[in-house]
Amino acid sequence: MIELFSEEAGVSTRIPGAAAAMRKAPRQARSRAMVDAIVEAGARVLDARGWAGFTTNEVAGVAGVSIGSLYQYFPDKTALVDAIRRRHFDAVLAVLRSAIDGRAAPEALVDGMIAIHRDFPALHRVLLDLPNPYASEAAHQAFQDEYLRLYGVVVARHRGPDDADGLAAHLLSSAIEGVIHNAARRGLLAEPGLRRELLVLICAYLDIAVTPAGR
Amino acid sequence: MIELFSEEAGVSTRIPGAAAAMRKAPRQARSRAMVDAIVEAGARVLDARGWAGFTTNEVAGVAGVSIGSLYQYFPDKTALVDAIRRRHFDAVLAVLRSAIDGRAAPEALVDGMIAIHRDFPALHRVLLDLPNPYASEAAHQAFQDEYLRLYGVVVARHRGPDDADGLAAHLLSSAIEGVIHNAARRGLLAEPGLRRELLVLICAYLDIAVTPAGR
Amino acid sequence: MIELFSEEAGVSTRIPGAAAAMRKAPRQARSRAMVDAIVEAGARVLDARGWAGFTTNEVAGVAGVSIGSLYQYFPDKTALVDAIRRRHFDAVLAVLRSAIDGRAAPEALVDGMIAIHRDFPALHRVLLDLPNPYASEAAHQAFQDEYLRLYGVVVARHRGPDDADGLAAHLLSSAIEGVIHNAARRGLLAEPGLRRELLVLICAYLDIAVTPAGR
Amino acid sequence: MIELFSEEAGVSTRIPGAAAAMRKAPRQARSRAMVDAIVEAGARVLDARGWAGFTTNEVAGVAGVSIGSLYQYFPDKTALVDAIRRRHFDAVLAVLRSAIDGRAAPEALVDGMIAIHRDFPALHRVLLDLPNPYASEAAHQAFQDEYLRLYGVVVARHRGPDDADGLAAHLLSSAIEGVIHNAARRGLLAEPGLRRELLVLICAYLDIAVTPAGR
DNA sequence: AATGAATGAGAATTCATTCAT
DNA sequence: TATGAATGAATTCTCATTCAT
Repeated sequence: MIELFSEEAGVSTRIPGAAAAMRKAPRQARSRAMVDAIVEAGARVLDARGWAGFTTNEVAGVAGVSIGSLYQYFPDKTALVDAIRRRHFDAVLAVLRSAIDGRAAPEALVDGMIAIHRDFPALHRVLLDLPNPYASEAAHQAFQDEYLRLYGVVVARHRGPDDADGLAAHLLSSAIEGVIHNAARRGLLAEPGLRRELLVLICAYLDIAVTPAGR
Repeated sequence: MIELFSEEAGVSTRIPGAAAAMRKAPRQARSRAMVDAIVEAGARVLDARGWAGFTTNEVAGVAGVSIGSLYQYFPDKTALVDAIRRRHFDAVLAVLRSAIDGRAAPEALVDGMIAIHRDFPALHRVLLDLPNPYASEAAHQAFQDEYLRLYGVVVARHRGPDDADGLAAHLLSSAIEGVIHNAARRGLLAEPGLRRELLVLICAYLDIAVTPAGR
Repeated sequence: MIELFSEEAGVSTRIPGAAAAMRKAPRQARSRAMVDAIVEAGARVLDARGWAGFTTNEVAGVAGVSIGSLYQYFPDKTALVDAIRRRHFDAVLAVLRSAIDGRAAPEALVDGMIAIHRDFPALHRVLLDLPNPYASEAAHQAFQDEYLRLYGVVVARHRGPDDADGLAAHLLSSAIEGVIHNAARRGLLAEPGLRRELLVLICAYLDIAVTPAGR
Repeated sequence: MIELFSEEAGVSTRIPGAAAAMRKAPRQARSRAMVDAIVEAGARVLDARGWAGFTTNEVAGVAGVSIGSLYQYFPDKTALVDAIRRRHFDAVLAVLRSAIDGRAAPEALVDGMIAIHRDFPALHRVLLDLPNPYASEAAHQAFQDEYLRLYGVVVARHRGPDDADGLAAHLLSSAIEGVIHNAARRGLLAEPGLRRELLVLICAYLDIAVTPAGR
């Protein structure tokens, strides 16, 4: 499971204001386990039932804790959603970083994204459609910025540094998101053909910009 | 605005069972205007406030009609959502058809999609992630099938008929969806660069398959 | 059908205040037919669907008139209920009177009651359980008084005039009501055995008082 | 008050499927008291205001609990009605059983029925005429069967076993119901004369069948 | 700290009644 | 006069949140 409060997480991973949303920092191991269980249950419920089925009582039930305990650690539903989102988005950023660190970026990127979405196929989509009260803009913006910055690195490594406005990064990330999310919704994530075609798409797009004359 | 009950709509556009969801078919001009106003208001609310802010009273208020009138035409909330979705999806299919009819498919496709999503930037995303009971499965499946079939025509025209399993169509549609929806969410739909890059992506993907040896 | 506004109805039949509830006296034949149709439909709906299904729109629909026309003749739901009740209770009183006029009272009484309840088996019960806003006490009391008075005549003819407090009349009427209504509810009204046993009950009760020593 | 969840209740008293209607079984003393208060309040409201005045908010208010608490224990309005009915019908069956156990059946029967209906004079009538969806058919049928069976025992003990089709039991029960309910509605339950006359009726009917030639 | 019963504002839906056509 | 679309108060039910135990 992705650690929510890992000290070794990169600095840029920490979303500002994140910890502040927690009613109390869980110092004890038991508390930490409880928080993890709640976030895990929340992700599961959000993924399986969507926003409509995502009630605090349901999450508490799935987590196996009382509703009172849930509110011991999360001041309100918003804070819980924030934690779930943070966990998921951290995982996405981790995939991006590891893809950048490796040499064969596209393959690592695709495989990592597929892996993330296999556990909670619908979660990411749902998180992107935050109902109004749950959209803590600052945190979300921070994620978006880092997300696009990392994609920009990917683009730059293949296309060169001519994507000053970040449009190519935006396009590439959006297209990949779209493919992954739709495949997840239709249960095609495990399909080898999907992985192949997505790689084709990515390479085509990145190459074409590098050697536009070559076409 | 897309007419919901236009007589001149192509037959194949009508999703079977669609009209059945209406409590009563609006015959008078006034009734028709009221239904249109409600659907329009519903789309606006769903777009602006998301699923959580989409309450029947809010929609009625925005439409400027009483809540009773809303329920005169829509037996319940799901029927209203269905109508909104039908309207949007019909528009999407119309764009696809018109792009196929023309010779320069990609440009028409991209421009049409951008045009559709400019009015209600977030609507389509929300519509894709409806809570379970709100999806009248048959109608939705009918849309999906037609949607992929039309994309398949686009793919076949450029790549040739070697996409038997429809994977390329799936991939292309998903990627375009992802790009359009993300751009809509970030307010980049009017950006000329976005249009250009999306065309690059599409052409790259379609060409590459046509002449895979050429790479 | 029982005429609602028959001029030849006995004076004691007219419930005071009844006509006042009508918004306008239907002078034209068409109006009168419309009122009859509405009352008939109301009885049918009340009988078949009970209080919960008895809505003004439903009654208008069954009567084949517009809701506006219904309100043309009945100022509100209460007035409609009153008319239905009046019609049914008038029929009940008519049966009682005719049974008294004949010589073989019990048979005529039982047969008449069974006949009345065969058309609308549940109506009488429903009318006895008037929801609060529909209980126009004065009219109801007038019916009750006449009803018990007539039963008192039946009792007196067999038992003699020693039922000064009307208790025997009350008992006899209540018992018959109970039997008829329960049989109606269970679909046993046509059962010959039921008629026979009810006669046995009535005769036993009336005879026993006349000649208590004879047993 | 009749205990709703008493452990010592006879097994045959429990209508199968009855407890299943409860959202959660009240384990704590406080919960049990709350459920009792709600059912009690429901009976009071149904009795006093009839079906039309029986709103869940009204019941909650009379019970002195919040509407949320009501729904914590009763999944919907029908479940509450079922509980009220069960309570009343259990009391009726208990009276019948105790009357059968004693030797002087008619007196015990009449006194028991009068006692039951004195608290909520109009309740039983209303319960018999519930709108369609509110009758959990199986449970209601089970009550009816047992009810008629016990009346059949009473009949058999006095008239002999010649009521194979149960018509006499049906008639006797219906007549008694009618008398009791009408008396309750008119506030005559406490009247000694009523008790006397009802006994006369019952004895007359039962005796007459035993010695039909004696008349 | 943990529990889960209790709360009540808010959302969906109905239906008696009005009134413009 | 007849129509039926429009209205909105009233009703059922949910779920985020609190607090007594």
